[in-house]
Amino acid sequence: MKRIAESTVRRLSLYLGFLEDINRRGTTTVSSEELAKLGGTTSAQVRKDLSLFGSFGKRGLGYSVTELLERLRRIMGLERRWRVCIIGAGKIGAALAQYEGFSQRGFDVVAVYDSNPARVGEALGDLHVRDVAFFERDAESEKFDIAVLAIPARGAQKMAERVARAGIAAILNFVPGQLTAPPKVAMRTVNMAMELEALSFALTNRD
Amino acid sequence: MKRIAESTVRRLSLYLGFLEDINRRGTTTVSSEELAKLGGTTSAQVRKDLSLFGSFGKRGLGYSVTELLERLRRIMGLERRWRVCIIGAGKIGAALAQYEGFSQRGFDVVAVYDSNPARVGEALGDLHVRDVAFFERDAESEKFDIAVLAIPARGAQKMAERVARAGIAAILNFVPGQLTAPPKVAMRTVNMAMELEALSFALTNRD
DNA sequence: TGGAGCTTGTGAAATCATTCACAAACTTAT
DNA sequence: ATAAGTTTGTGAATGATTTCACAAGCTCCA
Repeated sequence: MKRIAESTVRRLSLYLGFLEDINRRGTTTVSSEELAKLGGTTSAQVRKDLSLFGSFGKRGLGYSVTELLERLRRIMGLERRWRVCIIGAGKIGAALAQYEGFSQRGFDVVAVYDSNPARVGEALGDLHVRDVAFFERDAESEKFDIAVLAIPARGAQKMAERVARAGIAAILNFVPGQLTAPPKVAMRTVNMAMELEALSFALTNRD
Repeated sequence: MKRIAESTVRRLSLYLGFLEDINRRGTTTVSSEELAKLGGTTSAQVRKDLSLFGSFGKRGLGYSVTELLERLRRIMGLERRWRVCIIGAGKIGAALAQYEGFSQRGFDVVAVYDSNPARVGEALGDLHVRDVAFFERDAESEKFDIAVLAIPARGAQKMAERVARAGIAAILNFVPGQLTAPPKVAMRTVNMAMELEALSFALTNRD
């Protein structure tokens, strides 16, 4: 299959959210035009995005909501649940550990680690913070799919490499600083400072 | 000045981070090739990005770290400090309110709001959670530049419009669901579920 | 001073992403 | 059964972004 652009994946995820809403409302059919309007894009864009994976619609009618939901879930790999561990139990890590949005979307946070002895043992929702020294041992037995990195920049690269060596192929990166994804590891970065700076730029350079 | 692509702004922010590091190390000069290597891009890209704003380098030598730092700060609007309010004192909002990274980068969190009476009055670092009913009154006197929206999807669109009406022209959006930026408002969205879904996609569709 | 060696700045080319536009295929109503 | 009205799927056109490639300008050293 040909390479799918990041922007496309983003939109697929959006469409999936819309379809879930639409489905809850009981509507059974949806057109590319309706999805486009919800997502602030064009109907041609929606059709192009979907056509990369096959041809799911009916001319003259649109798409079956349940079928498209099913197809998109399969495309996105969301038919199964994913096991997530969080590394770093500071403010951000702790908030993420207790964020219900993850499990609603199919991601189960099954472990939280920290290197600070003062935090180890602390309860976060159902979980207790574990010593990161046990990370490799646990990764072996608990088969984490995704690691969320919520630690300071110092030492983060080393930790990312430990994650990769432990066989985890995906990282969600909240580290405030430069981090290079180890080879073969999919990484998505959320950098709050960068987002704020983009707003600063927009406020400064608007006409 | 011509429109600057979002991807360019992202990279400028990255370069700025690198330059701060480099400057701390005491290095006085840097080449586009070095910046490129740090940022995982090409030297031509770096030069193109910078050339959109002028010509800051010296052929044969590279860029003066302090000068480029100064120029980038000005371009990004980071010579001043920005006043940020956070709306929503749940897990995410509370974590953001206490995140030191913001003030380090020039963004001062000066107020936190919530609509839940149980949370109003609660201390978060130096701040106390205020009732969102007072938001418009405060916005008038406290001149917020940026609003961070960390509330549930339900009611978020209304809140975004209140923000816009209060004269705030930039929103950092953590709302887990669809939100449309009001006219004339710059908005950046951080959607954790979407990032995880992108990882799910990558894990599912890797070769 | 002059030549070797770098590195910038930038048109031109290549690549990548979005939008257009329309035939084909379906639905619905009569 | 037919006609009118929709909506898909997709090549082709357009637009945007990245990469190439190289002249021009600077440093450094002899």
